[in-house]
Amino acid sequence: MSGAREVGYDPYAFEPFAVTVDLAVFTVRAGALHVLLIRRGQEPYAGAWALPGGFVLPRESAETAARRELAEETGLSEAVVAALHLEQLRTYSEPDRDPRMRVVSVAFTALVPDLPEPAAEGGGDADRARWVPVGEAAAPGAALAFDHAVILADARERVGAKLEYTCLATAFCPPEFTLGELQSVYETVWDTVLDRPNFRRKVLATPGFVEPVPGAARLTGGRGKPAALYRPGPATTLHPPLLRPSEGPTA
Amino acid sequence: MSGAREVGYDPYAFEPFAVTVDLAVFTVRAGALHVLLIRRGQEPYAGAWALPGGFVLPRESAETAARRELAEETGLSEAVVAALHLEQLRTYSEPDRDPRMRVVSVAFTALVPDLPEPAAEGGGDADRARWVPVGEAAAPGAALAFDHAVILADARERVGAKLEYTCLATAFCPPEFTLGELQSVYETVWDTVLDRPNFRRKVLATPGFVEPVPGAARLTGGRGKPAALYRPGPATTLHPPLLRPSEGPTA
DNA sequence: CAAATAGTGTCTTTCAGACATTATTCA
DNA sequence: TGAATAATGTCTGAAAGACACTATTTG
Repeated sequence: MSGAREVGYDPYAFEPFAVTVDLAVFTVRAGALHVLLIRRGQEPYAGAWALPGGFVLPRESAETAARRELAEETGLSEAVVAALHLEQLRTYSEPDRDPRMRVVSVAFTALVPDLPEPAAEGGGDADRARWVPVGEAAAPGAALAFDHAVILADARERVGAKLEYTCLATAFCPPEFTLGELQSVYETVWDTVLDRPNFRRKVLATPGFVEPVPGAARLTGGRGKPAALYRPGPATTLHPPLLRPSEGPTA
Repeated sequence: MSGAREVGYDPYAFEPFAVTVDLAVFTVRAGALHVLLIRRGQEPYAGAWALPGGFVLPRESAETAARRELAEETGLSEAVVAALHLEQLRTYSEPDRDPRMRVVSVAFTALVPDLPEPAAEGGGDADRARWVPVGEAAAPGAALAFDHAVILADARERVGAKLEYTCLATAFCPPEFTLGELQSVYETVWDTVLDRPNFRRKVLATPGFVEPVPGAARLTGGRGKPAALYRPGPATTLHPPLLRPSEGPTA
């Protein structure tokens, strides 16, 4: 007998699957990694926090649906959302992950700079959205809806790992940023302290990671020497990688 | 108005999606990376080569479906397949990727040791399966079905990258292997030549990557000193990574 | 012995970590 | 001036790359 591939393609010959997207949207604010959560208004899990998301429409790819949902939930314009970093995390397909029916969800990770209170502004679903520190959102007491605690944990792990070997950290920064700000992104996501001179050396020695903005400077904390500003460079990967300290041997 | 999440969950209220899995199954044989392909017997793309795969059944997760298909297509027992390395690659969801209906496919990458002609043995779909060198399978003339050329390219890139920072290379090896065999896995997948002494030093200096099999040795090429045998160790990641040579600066 | 493969030792360069020092700003 | 922040310089030890050399097997 041949495989399922050979079965006829009558759309109603089998139990239909719903396909959704879920988004783990991260930002760095006030020295802590935050994730965007939505308070659910309906059963199941009414009143619980959940990752933003929704159905993939009939003519959409999952990526398109994810960007549409991101725009709806943050209240940001399509143009702004189009420029944000968005990448597939993985797909969650356990048969009972949604108690109502079979729902397969393609999860995405998005990294955004510290936005001026996105949840408070626009219409859409944004009024039910809130930035929550990941430590709080991942705590057992948070009791996220569905399998969103697992998705969040996977996404957080992925973001930490990607900082090591990609130039992704700049996605958390405004268009122009100081090396101190970039360093604090690493320190916040990894929950470590890095040596500033060594961090500078490493970042500047990686061609295409950041580019200086000629002449520009910004005063960071009210005091101290103004810091030079940089823009993201054309590079996307870090060779060699910038490894997390004391990740320890693999044992 | 609220998002799609709030829409009622009538399973037939929207156009149904089919959910399938596609597998990029790799092995190293005869000094070349090979991928398992199936010759299609039906339209569309009848006669073309395709990645093995099939529908996710109503009570299966995508992972379960992928392992079931892998067993069917290779003719290997469930027990053997359960031990193989299988991981999600990403999900492909472009609306027109299948001309017949809306099909969302969760792609997986599997790494197997050089099996004794798996395609020739068992029943199932195995008789239509063949190991094809990836250079051949990825060539424009191969014209893989659906978007499988893209999936294959993504999978190949992922495998190459994962060898750098995980212990995955042992998945291509038999249960006991020599360091020369392990090195040739790296050289084959990366299409490079590595310095043997330095490779040894690096592998043995990574705790938990490989464990010596006491007293065991194997004659590799008919001549020469018999090589010591090793088993995969408990480690899963490589810290620090074993980087591909001359990957070049990131520019 | 020659050929072939496995394994060891060593030198050099590069790079990461630690940290001392200088520079520039505000109060 | 002192506190705070940015930026530079230097030293050291670990690791990577290059490569010479030894060891063990078959024919």
